[in-house]
Amino acid sequence: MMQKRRYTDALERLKAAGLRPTKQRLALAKLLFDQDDRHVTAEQLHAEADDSRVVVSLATIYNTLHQFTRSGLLREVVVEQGRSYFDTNTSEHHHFFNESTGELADIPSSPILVDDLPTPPDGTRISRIDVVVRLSDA
Amino acid sequence: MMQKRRYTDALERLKAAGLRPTKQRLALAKLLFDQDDRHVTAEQLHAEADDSRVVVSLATIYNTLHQFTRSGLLREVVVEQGRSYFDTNTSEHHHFFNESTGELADIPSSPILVDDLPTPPDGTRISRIDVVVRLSDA
DNA sequence: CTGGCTTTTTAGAATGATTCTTATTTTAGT
DNA sequence: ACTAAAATAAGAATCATTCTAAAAAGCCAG
Repeated sequence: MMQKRRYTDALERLKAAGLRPTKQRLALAKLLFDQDDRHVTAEQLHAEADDSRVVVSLATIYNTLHQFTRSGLLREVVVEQGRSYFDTNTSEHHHFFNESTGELADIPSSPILVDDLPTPPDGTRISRIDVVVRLSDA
Repeated sequence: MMQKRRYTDALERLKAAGLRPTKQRLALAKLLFDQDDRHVTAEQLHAEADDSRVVVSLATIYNTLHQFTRSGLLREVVVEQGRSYFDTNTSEHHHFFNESTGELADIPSSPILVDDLPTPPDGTRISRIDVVVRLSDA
């Protein structure tokens, strides 16, 4: 029942984004959006797909993550040299990054106030503001 | 004259950091610290070293950048998947990142106020807060 | 200032995440 | 079903970075 509803959700998200609802895109969308506030790497998602008996190549994982990002379904977050995280929460919010575990998490509510925006240089405009609060062992 | 003073600066920085003043570390320190507010990648620094007729292997560039970072002489900034920037300004400040040119720049003064810090989870403490203002073409 | 031990540097191989290429499979519309 | 366009996949390729092992340089005691 819940499954069914979610399946529909995934399907609708794809439609809204103008992406053909292929088997792998639907499967990945379900993995990504059935829980909220997920932060996954390509490899993690690939492993999850394997676990749920969906055959998806790594190439498709990457293609899909980027398409979803372009369509506004995901937000890419870079906090470490080497790997990218994809965040299913696309609303404005900030992150905790645990440097020892590599975990990335949304900051609940937003106690951080970004107050007085600097004026962007010359012919540019602000497209986004990323705030990462880095954590180490106490 | 100026050159001499700077050479001494570089030497002193290394001493203070407890790093042996080898030829390549001195040369790199001069390249890095003779101008302020530099944001270089390993490849860029390598190219600069070549240009100034200093032979330094890429491996040494990486070793040195990391040692300098560990010693607090540099700050590593990750804004794009793939490459790291090293910032010669180690004081608390934020960055502009121009997404189309790949340029990273300090935000002059700090009009951004990070107001109310969130409490870090469980056994962790905040080690740093990174704020990146992403710019795209106007 | 010289040997001998430690730290650095180096060249090149190795790694790891990501991207690309090309052929094959699916999808969507008629 | 039939076909053109889009998506997937397998594996090669790329790119920044890290590792390895061997040669070179720095440093200290004598």
